[in-house]
Order: sequence, then C-alpha cells, then structure tokens
Amino acid sequence: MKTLSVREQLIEHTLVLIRRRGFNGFSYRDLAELVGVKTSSIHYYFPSKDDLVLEAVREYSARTHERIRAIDTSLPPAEQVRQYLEPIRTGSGTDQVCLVGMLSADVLSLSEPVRATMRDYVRMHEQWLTGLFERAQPLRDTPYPVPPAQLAQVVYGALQSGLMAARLSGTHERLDAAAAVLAGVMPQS
Amino acid sequence: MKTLSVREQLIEHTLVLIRRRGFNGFSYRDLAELVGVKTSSIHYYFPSKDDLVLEAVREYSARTHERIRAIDTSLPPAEQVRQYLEPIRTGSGTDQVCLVGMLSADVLSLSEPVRATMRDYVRMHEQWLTGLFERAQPLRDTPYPVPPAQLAQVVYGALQSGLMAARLSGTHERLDAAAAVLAGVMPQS
DNA sequence: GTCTATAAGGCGATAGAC
DNA sequence: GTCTATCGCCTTATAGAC
Repeated sequence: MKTLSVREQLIEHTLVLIRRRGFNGFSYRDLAELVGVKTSSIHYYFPSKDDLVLEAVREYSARTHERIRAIDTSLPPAEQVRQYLEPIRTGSGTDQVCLVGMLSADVLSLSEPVRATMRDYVRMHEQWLTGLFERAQPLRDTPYPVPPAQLAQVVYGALQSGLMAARLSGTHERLDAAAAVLAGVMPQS
Repeated sequence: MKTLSVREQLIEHTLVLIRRRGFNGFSYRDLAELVGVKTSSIHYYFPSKDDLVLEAVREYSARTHERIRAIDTSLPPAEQVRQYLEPIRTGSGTDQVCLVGMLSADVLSLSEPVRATMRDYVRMHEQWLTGLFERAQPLRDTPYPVPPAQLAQVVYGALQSGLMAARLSGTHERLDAAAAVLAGVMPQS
C-alpha cells in the first residue's frame, strides 16, 4: 500500500471519474475534492483538462498493455482467454466501464493526441485476439466462420459493448454471450 | 418537406446533438441556436433536460421499431439482413452514432425512465435478431456456435461498437466485420 | 507546490411581460 | 408561445501570495 504522490492520485481518480461519467461528466472540482486539493493545484500538474485526460488514457493503455503482454502465449488457448477476460469480468457489475469505451462516446470533445492513443488501445486488443486465433486455428477441426482479424474485431466489439450493457441493464448476460463465442471458437471446448 | 412545429424541431435537433455529443455534451443554448428560439422557449415544451431527453429517446426508439417491424419476415434471411443493416451503414461515416449507444456512456447522469426506454431499445434489436436466427436455423446445414439469443446479443453488440469505432477510426472495417459474421451465419451465404 | 482570489463565461431553470 | 431578464451555481483557467 504505497503512498501515492499528488500527481499519481490525480491520475488514479481521473481514471475512475472518466470510467464512471465520461469526459464531459466530471469536473476539476470533482477531482479536487476526491484528492483533497484545490482545483488550481490540478492545473499545476495538468495545465488543461486535455493534458489530464491524455495522461490518464496513456496510463490506462500502458497498464492494459502490460497485463496482456504478461499472458503466456504457450499456455492452452482456453487458459489464455480466461486470463484475458478475468479483469473484464471483475470490473463488470461496478459503475465503471472501459475508459476507452467511455471516451469513444466523447470523441468529438477530445484532441487528436487523445484519439490516437485510443485507436492504439483498440488495435492492441484486436491484435492480441488475432494472434490468439491464429495460433489456435491449427488445433481446431473446423475453420473459423470469418478470418481471425475480423473475428477479433467482432469479439472485442461485443466485449466492449457487453460491458456497457452490463451497467445499463444490471446483467452480465451480454458479456457472457461474448465470452461464450470466444470460448466456442477455441479448440476443444 | 413538411414544415415542422417548434416542438418537432426541438426533438429533431436534440436527436442530432445527442448522437454527436452525448447528454453532457450539449446544452439548451446549443439547441436553442439550432432551432432559432431562446432557451426559455425550450423549457416551455420540456421543463427539464431530462424531459427533453426522454422524449428524444422515445421518438428514436419508436422510429426504429417501425423500421424493423416493416421488414417482411417471409423474405430470404439475407435480404432481411440487408434491410436491417442499410440505415446503420448509411449513418456510419458521419459524426453521429446510435443515440442509445451514446446515452449508454452517460447512464449515470440519466433518470430511470430514460434508462428503461434504452433497455427496451436494446431488447427490441436483440429480439428481432433472435427471431431471424431461429427462422433461419432450419435452413442451415450446420448448427449455430451458440444459441440464437446469445448470438443476437453478440452481433448487436458488435454492430453498436462497430459504429462507435467507425467514428473514432474513420474506417468501416469493424462494422463490416460484424456484418460479415451476420451474413456468415445466414443460410447459403 | 499549494493556496486564495478572481476572471470570464456557461449551465439549467424560473418569473413575468407581452 | 415567445420573449427579456435574471438567479444561483458550475466551469476551466489564471495571477499572484506564501
């Protein structure tokens, strides 16, 4: 339980605020109260709201990148999927969804650097899933209905949307449906 | 080209504003300027912003319901899919995405009546797709990878997410991937 | 680094004239 | 129905003391 610097606390709470309310749904005042500083102190670290969000989305993306990178690709595909889905399932049921999913709705309010980081985040997920499908393909007895890259886009989109739907509807069923397709597309399931 | 009443114009522009900027991303001022009235006139028709959004999401849902209802279920499944996807593809590439997709991100700012209407909207899509899959199933030579209702949730989620991704990335490829899965799951495709 | 104070404007909403 | 005027509050952002 390391003590976080003010700057680190600002990032942490910004991650939560965006994942709850979106870019236009939180203010410097909200953030200042959570961290216990005045709004002018936020401007010291992050001159504009765009600077703050850019740093938050970069941090979010870096954490996800590290997490995905740590999944051993020599494991059985089904186990890789389990590790991939674990934090997504854990996060479901809270009032927070994916940060990039939230910012996607606010995209007309965001700067190009933020958008570029978001696009990289999506591609990271899709590339990992594509690689998974490509490695799993030889182990299957039937071919995929669509090429691995397309399948990855569909599965990732269904997961992203399933997380949003879980918050709206209070049920995991759409997330589970996406997970079921992902599992069903793995060898011997 | 019928002349719209002020009330109708307010709804029309609200639909556009939400689909562009979301609930927290537009103001009475924005809307008033588009329609050419003062903000106090909006309050005459819609006392609170919540009243305005509720009416907008109800109108949006009613239009979609009418559109889907008009698809002849005795047509070949592939043709039904074509008609279902047509306005989604047309809308892609603009700066507007699905209104319910946008409001899903803003859900913590919305009233329960608005949320209930959103949930109904999602179920309407999923039920139509489920029915389509059930009718198409006997015509196929291989079974679905998951039951029709789950498949419907995954396909609808991928379409919703694909529309968002199209605006973020400027490419239709994720929408096309979802459409490809939908087509691939139809008989003789 | 953090604060107080403030700028300059936007927000949803209301009262009351016409 | 639509307006002017205004309320009370919130917003991002900056200047300058400590």
